[in-house]
Amino acid sequence: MDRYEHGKIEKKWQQKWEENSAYVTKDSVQGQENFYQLFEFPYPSGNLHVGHWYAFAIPDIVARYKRMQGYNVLYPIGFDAFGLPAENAAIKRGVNPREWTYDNMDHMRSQMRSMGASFDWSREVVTCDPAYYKWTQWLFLQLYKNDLATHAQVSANWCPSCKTVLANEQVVDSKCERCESAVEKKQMQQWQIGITKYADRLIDDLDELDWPQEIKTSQKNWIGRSDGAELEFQIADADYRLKVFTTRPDTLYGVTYMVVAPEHRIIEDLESRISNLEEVQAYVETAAVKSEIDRTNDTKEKTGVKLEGIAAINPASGQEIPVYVADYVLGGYGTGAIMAVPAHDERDFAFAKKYDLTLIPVIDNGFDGSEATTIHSSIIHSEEFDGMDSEEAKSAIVKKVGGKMTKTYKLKDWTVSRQRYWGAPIPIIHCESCGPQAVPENQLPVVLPDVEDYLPNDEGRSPLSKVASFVNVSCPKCTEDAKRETDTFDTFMCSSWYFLRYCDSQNADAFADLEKLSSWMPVNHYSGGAEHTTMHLLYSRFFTKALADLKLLPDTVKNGEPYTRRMNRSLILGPDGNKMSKSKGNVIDPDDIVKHLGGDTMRLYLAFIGPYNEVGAYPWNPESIIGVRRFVERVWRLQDKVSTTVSVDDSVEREVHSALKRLTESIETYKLNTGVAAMMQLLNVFDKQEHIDKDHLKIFLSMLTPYAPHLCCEMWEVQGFDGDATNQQWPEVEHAKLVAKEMTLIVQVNGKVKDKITLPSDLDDAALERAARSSTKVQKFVDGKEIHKVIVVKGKLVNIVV
RNA sequence: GCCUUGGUGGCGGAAUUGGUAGACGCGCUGGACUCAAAAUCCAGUUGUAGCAAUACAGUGUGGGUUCAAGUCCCACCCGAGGCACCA
Repeated sequence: MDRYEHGKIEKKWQQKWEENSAYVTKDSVQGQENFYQLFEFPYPSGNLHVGHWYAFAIPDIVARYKRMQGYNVLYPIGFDAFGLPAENAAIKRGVNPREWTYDNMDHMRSQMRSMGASFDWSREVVTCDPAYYKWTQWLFLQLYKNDLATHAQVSANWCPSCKTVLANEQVVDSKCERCESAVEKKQMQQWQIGITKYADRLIDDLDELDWPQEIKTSQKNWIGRSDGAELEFQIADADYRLKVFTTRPDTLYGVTYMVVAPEHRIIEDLESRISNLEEVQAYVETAAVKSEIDRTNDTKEKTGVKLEGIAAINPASGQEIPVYVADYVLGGYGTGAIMAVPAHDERDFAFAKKYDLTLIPVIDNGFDGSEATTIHSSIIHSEEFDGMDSEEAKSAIVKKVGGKMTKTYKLKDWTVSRQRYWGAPIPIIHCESCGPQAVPENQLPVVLPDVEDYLPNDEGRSPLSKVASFVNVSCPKCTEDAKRETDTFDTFMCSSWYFLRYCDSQNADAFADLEKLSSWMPVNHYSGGAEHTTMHLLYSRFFTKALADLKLLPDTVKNGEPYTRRMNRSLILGPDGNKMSKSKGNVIDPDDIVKHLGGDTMRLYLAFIGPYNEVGAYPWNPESIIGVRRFVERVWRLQDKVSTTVSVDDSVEREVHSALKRLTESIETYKLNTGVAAMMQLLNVFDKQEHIDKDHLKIFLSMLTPYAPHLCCEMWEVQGFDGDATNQQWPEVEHAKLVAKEMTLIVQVNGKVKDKITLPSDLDDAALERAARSSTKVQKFVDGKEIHKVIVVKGKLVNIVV
């Protein structure tokens, strides 16, 4: 057999697949079930890196496997093409962001070809294409018309360096996720999506999903629901009530003071009554200047100022208590005010200690005697509630003071406007007399105009505000002069529905046809990066729920959940165990690997590197991939041993089917590494034989095809098998062939292995026991001792207990 | 601090869900081929003791359940990820 020339062979088959449009997917095929395999579409950064390969190649193996199993598989590709890097390149190097983006996509497409991925390019989606963002705009307007999008004055996260607003999810440790400048709070008019209206359903519907626990938990924590009550405290001698949220209304009698956040409006509302107003205002100012970092990073030393001249009345006890302003209470959570229970809350305790405030213990923790593990908490110092179980007391006390049980969330509404150029324009027209107006649907898309200057201005208005021809329009309602919204959408808006567009990417009349959506949605398998757990993954879940409620999605999308099964993939690290980065010089270039070892080797190596369905980090091992290449070459050389006249050995037959069984299971569970191992093991079996049966080679090639499609197609052709390797039925496990005539009996004494005996596999328990007892090795341990018990596990082992 | 995950050879990782711990690969050791090297092939490779057969120990630590525990239960230690002055 000639040397295996991956370069030639891989190019040949890639060309063939392209010429035959081999992976163009029909919406339905008679007798086949549809299967939707999705991964997060890439940002066109310019170069395919190892992470992209890992993201696309492994799902491709699954897609190819599912096709061979008889499914009609949709495995689409596209580009998440709006976003900051294009714009930064424009500002830095004066290039046109559109050209930059389209050049990058061209380059990446040609790189992707080298993966041998079975993408359906005819459904490609590019979010910066007006034919796509027309529908992003249209979908936004549906949300707007249904009160799920609002233009509101909000305290926005402002990045002074990017000069734009960020969503909460894009602020990491109070820094801009992208440029790491300290994020400031700024009061601004922003477009917001009402994701909080879906908070409960976004939590509750998780239960039904076949998702890893860590993703569900992350989303739950992020949404941060807590159950509690809203209570009102009367301010003494004033017609004013201070509302608080608490999860522990049972501790109401222990409330000895109250705290409001620095931004709480009571300070303004009762200004005239606060006798130390100057001191209070000074405190409020310092708190506002303090960045989020200072506020959370200091040694948690609490500060605050008493509002002199103001007292609140504890609604349960009638006691007058002081009110403080302190920045340990957050303006944006709950009601921005708390009732402080220093006896039972660590933070309140620290504050009370510092300012010498009273403690009243109201909870008595004790064991109730019946079960040692159950702590029984009862109420004390609480008048008629004394002795009551604290859980019961919650609702009873809320009822007494006329409060109401309620829930509160950490999740905030999603700010989607960005003061940047390279994004989809927000399809709104501002009219002085009519207010914000939706751009009429027949005028969509609102096309992003070309500009000369990509810099936002210093007040944080988008570069579009400088384009008079874009800005000045007439109001769609009153036809008077009006101005276009000049902010653009956050890219997460564009990526919240791309998987719907794949179902019908060329549709000019709708974002997607309902019928076509129903043939593909929901997505069967969705894989992506863990960093999107509380961003894209949450936004897109919200999006489909909202669209489902607006009757824009078919019934197949149950609960409005877009993804049946989701997994977060691991990270591939550099050979030194660090994250790949140019500065560390540990970057593996996939183009190099393809050139020297081949795309098939790369695919197999990535499959072999570890399980795909667990979040972890795998260092790239340059020696290990050589081992995989060795495997590929050995497979190729297998052809020297092929014979049609071998007498088929039972044990070889068994190995074939047991490998097939393991391989099949490994793909279903995304533990593709064990599948590769099964094939390597089978190859070892083949290699020990003088000749191998041609039918066995055929099964082996079918098994390997999803992993190494080029190699297998070539060998399939060379061997003269019918058709194309990629179009074959997945071979069936013949269970009869898995049954061995002989078995290895494990013989244990007191649970420790002492002997292994080869026996016919059809012996009954008594015969197995006899065989075990007669083993000389066993007798050594048993002699002279009384046998208490013998355990026989059929077909496996005998354990003799002495 | 809370939540979620993990912890197995020199390394990446297997283990049919309670039944042979370390599959497969890398690396390493020895051998064959070669003038030599590379490539390839063969054998070995958890530790300790032994020339060996073999024996004992062994899945983060300590207990427990069981004929039998990497796997189940309890307590603790360490790593990774998420949340974090969230009332």
